Amino acid sequence: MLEFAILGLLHEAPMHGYVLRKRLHETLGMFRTFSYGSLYPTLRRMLRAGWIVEEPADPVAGWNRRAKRVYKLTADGKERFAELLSDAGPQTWDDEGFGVHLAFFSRTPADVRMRILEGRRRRVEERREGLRAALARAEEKIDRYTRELHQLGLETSEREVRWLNELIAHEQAEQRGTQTFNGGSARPTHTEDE
Amino acid sequence: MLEFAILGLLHEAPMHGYVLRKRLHETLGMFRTFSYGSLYPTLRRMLRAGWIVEEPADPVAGWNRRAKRVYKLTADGKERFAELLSDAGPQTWDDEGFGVHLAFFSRTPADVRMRILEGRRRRVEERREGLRAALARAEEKIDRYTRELHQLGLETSEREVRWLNELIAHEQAEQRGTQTFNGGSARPTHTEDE
DNA sequence: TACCCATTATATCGAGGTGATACATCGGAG
DNA sequence: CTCCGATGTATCACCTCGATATAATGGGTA
Repeated sequence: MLEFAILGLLHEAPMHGYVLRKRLHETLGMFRTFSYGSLYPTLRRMLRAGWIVEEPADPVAGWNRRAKRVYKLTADGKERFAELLSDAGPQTWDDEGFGVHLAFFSRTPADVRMRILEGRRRRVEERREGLRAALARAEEKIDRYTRELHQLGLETSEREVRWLNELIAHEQAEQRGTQTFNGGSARPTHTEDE
Repeated sequence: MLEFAILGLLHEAPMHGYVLRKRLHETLGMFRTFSYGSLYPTLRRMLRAGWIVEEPADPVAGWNRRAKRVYKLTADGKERFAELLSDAGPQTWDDEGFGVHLAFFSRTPADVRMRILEGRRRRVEERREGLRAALARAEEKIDRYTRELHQLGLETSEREVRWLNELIAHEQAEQRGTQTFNGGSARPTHTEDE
């Protein structure tokens, strides 16, 4: 997830790790923050993988151990980002992954967006049903506080499902729109309810 | 947090790690689950600390490496649990800690309950203000999807604050009730709005 | 009886995250 | 000129996850 966010941010411009972390915090701040303890190790992993390169901020001074560095996307890194953008796998359903991916949603392909939203909806519906069941099953056996928390969780899930439904409807409308314009050739409106 | 939950559950009865994990899942299932990869290491940590002891499930067979074990609370473990129950520190404000602590709320002292609820409220209010600010500040610079997510987050925070207010009011009413009965001696109703 | 398989049960590994802390440089306010 | 807050890189101990390995047990069925 961190890798994904870094690739996305470096797409804008090369940056110091420090700046990266600040931008990370601005972009995802409300759902997620990452510490330096994960940032720097991740950057080194990405260097090894070849998604990014580092350059000394001061070319004259060169490479001391704590020299300031600027990180820069490589062609492979861009490819990797595109790959991750098109991933609608299970990680993108959960709170963590969904939040981060959504931050780059306007860059992800429409069909992938749709699959992510539907996956997320399934996830939240499961949670909602779990909470409903827990509340129905127990009713008085469970702790008053736990019941209240379950109740809150249930309402939160219900709200999110409604929110997702609206987003999904909007996406569908948009897709129909663009399809009308470009003629809606080979596969008309197939992947509606998968 | 896992340690806390384990202590709480072992309070009921001695258990196998496996059973512990199932009970954990039942009790906290909707907010949190723990994997074996953290359960067994945590149990060993707790053994070393002396909060629990292990006994062979089959006393005749004794100790092979993979012998079945039953974990049992010690006096120190009970003390430790009481200590954790009375902790209203910052960890108990965040999603994770708050959810877990709430599962044992009926066993936590009334004043600690209050401090936890108030701390949590502060936390959620901060988040709410952060989201409000982000929405106001940007309004059109940010991604449509991010804005929607912020909107959802904002409403969720608002709901939770209201939920907390109700719980807190209920606690206060209850405290006034019991105080009336036992005479409300030395410090009347001091810690109302800290 | 013999066999199969789901459940019960313990254990470890690599990968990745956190919070705290250390170290270093730089620019501006006093 | 000196102190301090912001910029910047780095590491540590500890914790957690998901996947996987290993094995005993008990019940149903061939």
